[in-house]
Amino acid sequence: MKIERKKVSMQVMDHLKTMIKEKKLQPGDKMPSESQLTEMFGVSRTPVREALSVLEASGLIASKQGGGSVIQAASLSNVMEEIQFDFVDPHDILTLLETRLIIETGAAQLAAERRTSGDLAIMRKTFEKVQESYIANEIGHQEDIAFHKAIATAAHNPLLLKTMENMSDLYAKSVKFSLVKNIGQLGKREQVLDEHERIFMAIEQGDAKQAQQLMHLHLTNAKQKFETELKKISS
Amino acid sequence: MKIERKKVSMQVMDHLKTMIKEKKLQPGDKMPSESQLTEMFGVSRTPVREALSVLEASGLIASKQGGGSVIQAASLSNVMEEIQFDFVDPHDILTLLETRLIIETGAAQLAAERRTSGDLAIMRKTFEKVQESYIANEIGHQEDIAFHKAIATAAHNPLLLKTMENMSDLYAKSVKFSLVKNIGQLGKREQVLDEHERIFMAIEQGDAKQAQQLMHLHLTNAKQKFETELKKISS
DNA sequence: TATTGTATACTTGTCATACAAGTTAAAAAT
DNA sequence: ATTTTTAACTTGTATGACAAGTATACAATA
Repeated sequence: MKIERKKVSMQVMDHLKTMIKEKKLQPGDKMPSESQLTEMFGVSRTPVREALSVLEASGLIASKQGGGSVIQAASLSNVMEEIQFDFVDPHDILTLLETRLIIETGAAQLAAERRTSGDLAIMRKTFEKVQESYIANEIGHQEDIAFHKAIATAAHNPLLLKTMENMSDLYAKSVKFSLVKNIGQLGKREQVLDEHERIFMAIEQGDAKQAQQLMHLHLTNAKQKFETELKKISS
Repeated sequence: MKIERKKVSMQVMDHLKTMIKEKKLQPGDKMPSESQLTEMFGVSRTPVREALSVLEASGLIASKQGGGSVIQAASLSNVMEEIQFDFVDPHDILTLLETRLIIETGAAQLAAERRTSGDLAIMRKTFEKVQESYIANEIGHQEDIAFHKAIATAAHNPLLLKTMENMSDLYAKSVKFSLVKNIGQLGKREQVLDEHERIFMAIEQGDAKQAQQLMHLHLTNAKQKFETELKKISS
């Protein structure tokens, strides 16, 4: 067992975190100035600044030059940071698709129950974009994601939306870097288009159960397409 | 429209991020030393260190005093950063529970299909802990979460597990700081215990559909309990 | 009086230097 | 060949200085 000295900057960070947690510092309040912090912790300005940098990058405080630092209200969808990178081996993509399946199936269900007319308008628009990219014979990855995102938005659950965005974002990047670059063009694209349309209609009609089933089918198909393609390569 | 100068430290951070993304720096490699970075970016050491601090806090690099900084392998379940805080107003807890419901129903389904004998052993152990805390008339929040986590583990989908951990962790913290502190003791606790047992049995028998339904019921009940409690308070 | 400049103190952002603490690797001693 | 020592390097912290931006009280003006 090796004991390693904790960095002072990290200790300061922990202190500040707990101070915020214990509501000694509330959202909207101004943080003590850096010089005040150096005095109250008895450390130099360097680790204090590094601690503040991390807190700022986490979105917990906002520092303005000359102004000071203020505690930010951390909304639920705000505390989930974005997934940042894309080292993914092809095998992990299956895991990703599986997770997307679960999340988006739930999202479709909620969307059918809660969609507003505005939601439907956006969904319709994104769906048409997918159609256009199909006609133009383009890959249309971006458009596809936009459609799925519109559905998640219509679910009116910010946490779910954020999670879904992380997943599909990571998925898009993974596919881009993966061996299976042409997955977007696999299978009959008319079928994909048809699946989209039926999902849209189910949500429009408020049929939660069917929306859920159709989304499930849609992503199951995508997953299977990817699996067969993966086998081809590895053989 | 307000134009604001970008901090040098942030620019450095972006550069380093893209360098890693473009695979110029791969996991396991050593980062350039701080003095090298100051030279190559033409800035002082202060912003360089602040950028590195953020990257380290994000888990992307690990710095050891005297040793240097190495790029960390970002595994799929690792790129999802932990949710760090718990300023959540009671209303958001419903959102949280809803998201948990979606994710954990999926997890229960997969767990029924994939659980190993080892998974079952752990699940049984955590279930017994919940029982014990019930007998001892304790709240048993931690035990409850451990049981749910065991299920998510049995799903053998690291990404889903990580997401679920984030959610239930945030949930536990939220409840702790919320107005509704006694939610753990709401309703008939025998019922909760019974639900747990039935979920466990379904997974043990490999009945995916039933496991899914039971988990759905279980979390729906939890959500409803919370909703009624919320009404009591606000009235 | 109300508004506009202005001076001033304060705060964050960056730079430079110095040293302590820890690691690494080559050189030296055994 | 193995161990010890030394030297060079790297990160962590301290200190002082200045630039850049902000906030506020105060004076000048309409």
